Amino acid sequence: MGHHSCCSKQKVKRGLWSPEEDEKLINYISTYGHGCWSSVPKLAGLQRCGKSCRLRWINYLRPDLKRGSFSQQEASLIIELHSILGNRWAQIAKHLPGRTDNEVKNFWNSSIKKRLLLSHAHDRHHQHMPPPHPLSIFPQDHLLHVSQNPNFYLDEARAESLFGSLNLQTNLIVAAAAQHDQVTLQSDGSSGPMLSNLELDQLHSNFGPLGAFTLNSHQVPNLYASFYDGPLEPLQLPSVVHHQVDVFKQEPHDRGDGIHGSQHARGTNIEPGSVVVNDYGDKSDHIYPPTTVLTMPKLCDEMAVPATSSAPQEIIDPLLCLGNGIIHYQDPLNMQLRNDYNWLMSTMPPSSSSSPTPSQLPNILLYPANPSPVFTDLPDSDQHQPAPLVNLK
DNA sequence: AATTTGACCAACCGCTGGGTT
DNA sequence: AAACCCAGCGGTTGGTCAAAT
Repeated sequence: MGHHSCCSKQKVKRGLWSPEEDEKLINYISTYGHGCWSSVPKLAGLQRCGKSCRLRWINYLRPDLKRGSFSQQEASLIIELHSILGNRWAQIAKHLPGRTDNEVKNFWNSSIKKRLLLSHAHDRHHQHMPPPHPLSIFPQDHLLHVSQNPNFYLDEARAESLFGSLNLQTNLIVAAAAQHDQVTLQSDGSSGPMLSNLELDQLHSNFGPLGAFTLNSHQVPNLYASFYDGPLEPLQLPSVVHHQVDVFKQEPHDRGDGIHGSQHARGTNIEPGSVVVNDYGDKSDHIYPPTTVLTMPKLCDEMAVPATSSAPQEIIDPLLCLGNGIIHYQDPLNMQLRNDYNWLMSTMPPSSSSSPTPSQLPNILLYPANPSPVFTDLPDSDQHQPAPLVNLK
């Protein structure tokens, strides 16, 4: 339990910071910047260790900090991000402008965690009810709201009002979530195609706990939940990155025109986050058509799209892909998505005919569509093919 | 009015990973 | 390659304050 090496040599003050100390630190950093933190206390005339100065600045004195309690929207975002990222507070805080990791962590431990425990305790008394989505404990939530009653019916009128057009309904992205995630899919026994338990398992195993996949509209009516009536305020979406790959080959596919496939696809084990789209323009060369993978970067990785002659390098934050949960594609790509979904499903073993019980179903996170779609076109010709992704992490 | 309890949160501690020597 | 330094991160602690008893 010793002090840091930077603090051991000299007498350093500990505990709460006085206003005078704050002022010294603010004056110094706003004039000179912090530079090397270990030299800050001496130069600023403070009897603190550099680490303490750094923490004080980052967590309290920084001018861009947002003070005050968390909004409902921030709380919702934290819950959503935590369900994906776990206790990676710094990663979570990056998505909350003006909030620090410490603040988010404290808020989680003091407020949200308790509500979640309460909701699970409630669930133990209602064995037949799936646990409520944590977002449901914030009734004013702007994001997807799943009520205590897990029944969620997305009818066409509702989809119309939420998504702007029925066409976009087809682009619901279901992100297979970790075991503890909250939304349960349930069969209502109605007719029509739906995702079976087995298919969902397949999705889950193929795309991993953090994967994403695009569903057709005809899969949707068997999902039950309810949406909050308020306005949706989605995050800004990044551009989608395209890759030409042949998913049936282990090796990157070379179309003979210098376009190489991505390592993100191998066989049918698409990497988590990949959205598969058939490219029917190249059927003749192969038994199976090569496939364009719109590569959604894996969570927790930063991905860079190298610069081209017409565009600068682009850094993509994968959380903005999945946290927002939806990507829109221009028609006729939607048709390709539908076709490809059918194709992918046809590669999977036949589903069980019996309806799974809710407890047998994998848990899935379902995100509403962005009402202000960001369209990203496929490259219209081969010459615009982007360079391979570079994983920064 | 005094004491206890619990919530909140600023600050600390140890660890890790990256960079430099 | 090893040692060292530093920044950053997540877990934990302890002080403060308000509500409850």
